[in-house]
Order: sequence, then C-alpha cells, then structure tokens
Amino acid sequence: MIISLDLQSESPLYIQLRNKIIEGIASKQLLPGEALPSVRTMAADLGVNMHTINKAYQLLKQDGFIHIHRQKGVVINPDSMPELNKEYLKNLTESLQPLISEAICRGMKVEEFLKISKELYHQLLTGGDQK
Amino acid sequence: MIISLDLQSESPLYIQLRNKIIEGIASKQLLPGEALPSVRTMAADLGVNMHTINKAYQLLKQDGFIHIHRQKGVVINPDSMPELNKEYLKNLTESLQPLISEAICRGMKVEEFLKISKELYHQLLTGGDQK
DNA sequence: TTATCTGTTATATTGATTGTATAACAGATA
DNA sequence: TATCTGTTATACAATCAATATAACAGATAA
Repeated sequence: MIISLDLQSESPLYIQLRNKIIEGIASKQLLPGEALPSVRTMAADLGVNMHTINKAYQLLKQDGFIHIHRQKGVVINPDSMPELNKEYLKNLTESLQPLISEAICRGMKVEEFLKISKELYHQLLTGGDQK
Repeated sequence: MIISLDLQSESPLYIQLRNKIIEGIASKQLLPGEALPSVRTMAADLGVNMHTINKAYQLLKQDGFIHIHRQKGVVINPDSMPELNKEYLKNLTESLQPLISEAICRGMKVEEFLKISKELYHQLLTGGDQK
C-alpha cells in the first residue's frame, strides 16, 4: 500500500498517517495480520522522523487497530477491530456536529448530506481497488 | 443564546466558539441580522481573552457567516450565507473521510452511519428549541 | 466637548504541540 | 557478532494557542 503525507496540510503528520492506515484497513488494502514497515523503514520511506511514525503507531495501538511486538514488529490486529462502544460513538457525534451544522447553514439538504456520506462510504470500502 | 467553552477540550477555544456560532445559525437560535456581543463583552462573558474571540469572529467573517462593522459591531450576515461551492465540498469530503473510514473499521454499516447523521441533522435544525 | 463604545493593530510573553535529531537500550534473529 | 525490532531519554527549533497590555480611529451618547 502506497502512503504519502502532505507537508502543507494543517493536520499533523502523525494524524495523517494514522488516518491513512485506518483508511487502508477499511478498504482491505491492509489485511488483518499483515505487517507494517518498521518505524525506521516507514520514516525513511515517507521522509519524516522515526518518532513521527512511532506517534501514529502508538495511537493505532492504543485504539486496538494494530499490535506491536517489541521484536517482531507491527501488524494489523489479526483477531479483531476496536468496537462501536459508547466512547467512540460520542466522539463520532462530536466530530460530525460541526460538519453538519455548517452544511445546514450553507443550505445543504439532509438528502444531499446523506448522499455524499453514502457515496464516500462505498468509495472507501473499495478504495479505488488498488493494491 | 447561551455559549460555553470547554477548557479541557483538545480543540482550540476559537474553533469551539466558531462552531458554536455556526451551530446557533443552523438552529436559528441566531437569526440573520442579529447582533453578536462585542469582542470585549463576549470575552468577559466566556472568561477568555479578547483576541480569542476576535480570532473566531475573523474566521466567521472570512467565510461570510457574519459581517463586522468597525463601529456598529458584529451581526449575523443579514443577506445570505456562504455557498455550497467546490472548495467547501472538497473540505467537507476530506473531513468526513477519516470519520467514515474508522466507522467502517469498527464494523458500522452504512445504514447506521446514515441514521446517526440524519438524526443529528434534524436535531441540530431544531437545536433543542431553546432560545 | 467629553467619555465611552466599536473593531483593529501592535507587541510581548507563556505554554503546549509538532517535528526533528541523536543516542542508547534490551531482546530476538540471521 | 552484527543487525534488526520497538522503546526510551534528551535536546532543539518552529509553530500554535492563549493571554496581557496598550494604543488607535471613528462613531455615538452623555
């Protein structure tokens, strides 16, 4: 899976990386049990510092998306994915709230918002069908 | 309209304020032409610095949500709201992408995601019907 | 006229976040 | 033994978030 970071983006590099990997899992470009590059390799590939990669990996580990073995390396969680628990749902709602509020202000109808979300959902599921 | 900020939140105060005002417009708690407190008054009300308020107002002005007259003060844009233009739609998509990706990973079906969005949309429209 | 209100601008300071740069460590493996 | 893992510790620079004062121009109300 090819990953690139946007150095011009306002969102931090380690957040971008976290999201790209989650996106990879969602689209099955990254499969359960699949190995990820070591922090040093990934850092070299992306042209950023090792600690930036480590920060992203720690976030993913904390939520249960990946497993980290001190010697074996990093793999996509082979057994399960994090749950749809209350904390996550609260977080999701709080993230959606400002997006939907602004959409309403700009005159977007609920059907239009749902259409965009639905299309995005299916698009992410297949991920453009790249390897 | 009552506004409160969360000092513990990871999102900046001026972003929180921006979002609260947009939420107020969406729910019609803030109406076109309605005046907002001056930067100093709002700062005193919320217990934060004047410049924090000013930063939020500048963002809102830049997008066209409010008008600022150097002497008259700040009012909700009486004539129109910002459009559903390409730039905004691109921005919306980029914001939704990581949320939907994570939802997919956690096993949320598209129907469930759309249901949450739809309910949130209508909930924000009425805003709990407070003044 | 004077005092007070508006947004605006400038400057300085503090603290946290982001990202980089090195270095070292323990354990497994080739 | 050399090399690879993740981990940890420091240090540093740049940026961001937020505060603290202060001053200004213009409008308005006393």
